[in-house]
Order: sequence, then structure tokens, then C-alpha cells
Amino acid sequence: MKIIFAGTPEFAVSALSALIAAGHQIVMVLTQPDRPAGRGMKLKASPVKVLAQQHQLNIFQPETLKDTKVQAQVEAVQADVMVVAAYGLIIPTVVLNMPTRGCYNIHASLLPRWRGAAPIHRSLLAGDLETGVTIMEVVPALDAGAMVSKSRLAIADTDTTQSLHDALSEIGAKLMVEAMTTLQKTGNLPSAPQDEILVTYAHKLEKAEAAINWQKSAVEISRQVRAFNPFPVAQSHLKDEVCRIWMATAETNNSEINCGEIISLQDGILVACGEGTLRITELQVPGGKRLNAAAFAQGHHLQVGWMFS
RNA sequence: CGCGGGAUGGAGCAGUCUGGCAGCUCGUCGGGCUCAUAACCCGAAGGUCACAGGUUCAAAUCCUGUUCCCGCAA
Repeated sequence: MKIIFAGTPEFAVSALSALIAAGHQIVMVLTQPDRPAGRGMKLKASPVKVLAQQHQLNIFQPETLKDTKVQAQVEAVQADVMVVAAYGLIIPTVVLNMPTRGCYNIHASLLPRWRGAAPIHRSLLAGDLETGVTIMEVVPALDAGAMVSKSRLAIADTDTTQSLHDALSEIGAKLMVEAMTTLQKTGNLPSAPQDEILVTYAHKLEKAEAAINWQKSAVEISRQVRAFNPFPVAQSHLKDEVCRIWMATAETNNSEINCGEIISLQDGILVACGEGTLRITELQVPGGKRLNAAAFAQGHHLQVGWMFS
């Protein structure tokens, strides 16, 4: 089948890679234009573009798909189907109608829960016990298309957005290849509509949400830390210094100590919370590397009684 | 040239402003103490102070260039 692949970030890379490995003909790779990024604000190619270049695929990076000239170029490749994975640009209805066998999206949640931009972060923050991947038809409304297939994944209390992202990316790639195989063999993909009653939205993370409120429970803070790893990373202040908390686990034992106070340096940095205590195991200050708690405590001469705020 | 911080024994840091013996907390090794321990005591090894050049009687420290790492921002 002639496939147009539309994707941009790391999450989409394994899907493109799997489709190539499965022998599908990728007639065009849509990905966002190179953007200034990183230190120095140099132009940076998207991860999908990098992979596409390695396979010498036909790369197309329009600023928008609303332009009729752009649309004509997409139509020219005469694709059978379009696969979308975290592309990041609006795909107009006319473009969605071009591939004869339709457009299918990989979404990193068990729809209809967590439609939107940050499904992995939100499921982790909310304390969901499981997440997963859904393959669905692309429709003009955001992540609202009928569902083709689903795969579930349990969330452990050591999972981070990074670990779930990596796992879901692989699962999504596999599911999409299966869907494409079915489509190729049978000519159609059965799908079921989403139950609108159960819909929730995963709004984009805001930087302000990175600040830790030590009045909250250790369980909630631990979720926050793990949801914000690897980006944008939960933050707190220690002795007038910004401190990024990379990894922490919740402990149930309560204490009468003030919220945010360090109560022990044995085996991690133990901090009192509104409910329970948080065991910080990895953290970082600006200019420094990520450090395990023991090394950090030594370098900063940390003492019991110091306050995070 | 978007803004800023950093590189010092194996780990994490101080010392740099104001040039003058290479330091701290750990780890490692040896010994001691203990019923015992991630405890405690005594001792030891381990450094081209990122790299290159310059200034100086003297450079981790001042000047110039280079490489690498990190935070912000996007």
C-alpha cells in the first residue's frame, strides 16, 4: 500500500520505522518544518525527518496544510492511506479525504479518556492505574474518530512519562502495523465510535504546574515528579536555589514536621509532605548534572531540618 | 552570534573576586575497636586543577582561543 506518514517527535519514530520494516511503501513523510531549538537556537530537524532522511524517503515540511498548493503536492502522490502520529499540524478535511482508504492516528491513551496534547502526562498525574494506545480514524474534531484497536498498559508507581512514552511508542507502532496489514488484506478496518460521555481532555502541560506544593500528599507529589520527567521536570526551591526533582517515591509514614522540611538523609532525601513523606532519589540544580540523592547531599552539605519551598 | 552557569584525585563540591604549600564531605586500600553494623578511631594511596597559548619571580586563580557539560528560553 502507498502510505503517507505524518509525524514529528520521537513518539512517531518507532511507528515509521515499523511501517518501513513491514515493507509498506512510504510515498511521502509529512513532518513539521525545522525549528530553532536547543541552546543557541539553531534549526533542528524533527526526529521523524532524521529517520526519513536515513531511508531516503520523500520528505515534505509545509508550514501549513491549508495552502492549496501544498494540498496539490500531497494529492499528487496518490496515497492509499495516511498514518498520523503526533504530527502537530491541523489536517484539513480535503486532505483527510485524499487517501482512498482513509487516515488513521496513533493516540497514546485509552480513548475516549485523555483526548488531546498530553495524554501520557495527564494519565500519570491523575493516578490512572493503566494507560494504553488507541488506533482510530482521523476526523476533523480533535482525537474524536472511531476506534479501530486498542492496547492496554499498566502504570507502575515507578513509571515516568519517559518510560511510558517509550513503551507506548513501541506498542503504538505494533498496533498500527497490524492495522495496516488488516487493511491491506481485507480492504477495510472495522471501527467503533467513542462514547462521548466518557471523554476527558488532556491539556498541554503548563510550566507553572512544575512547581511542587509540599502541602499536597506525597503520593500526589510523586506522581507530579514522575509525570514531569523528562520534561519540564518538577521544581522546588532549596536555600534560594532552584532545584529540579527528577525522581521520587512516596512513603506512607506521617510525621509532625513542617511540610517541605528534610527529615532524613538516609537512603535518599526524605521530605515531609502534607500527607506522608517523599523520598527524593534524583535531583539537579542549574548548571549541575542530575545527581543521585547521596551525591547531591554531599556536594551541597545538606542537613536534616533544611526546607524545600 | 538568544540569555546564563560549569569543567579541580574514583563521586560530589570549596578554593578563582584579592595570583603565593592542592583542600572538604564521601568512596577505595591497610590497621584498630566492636557480639555486631552503612557506626567509630588511626593511617595510606590516588591530581597534567578540561585543552592550547599568553602575562608573571610565581597561575586552579589574570588575559585570549578551543572543546565538552548544564540551566533558561523556544
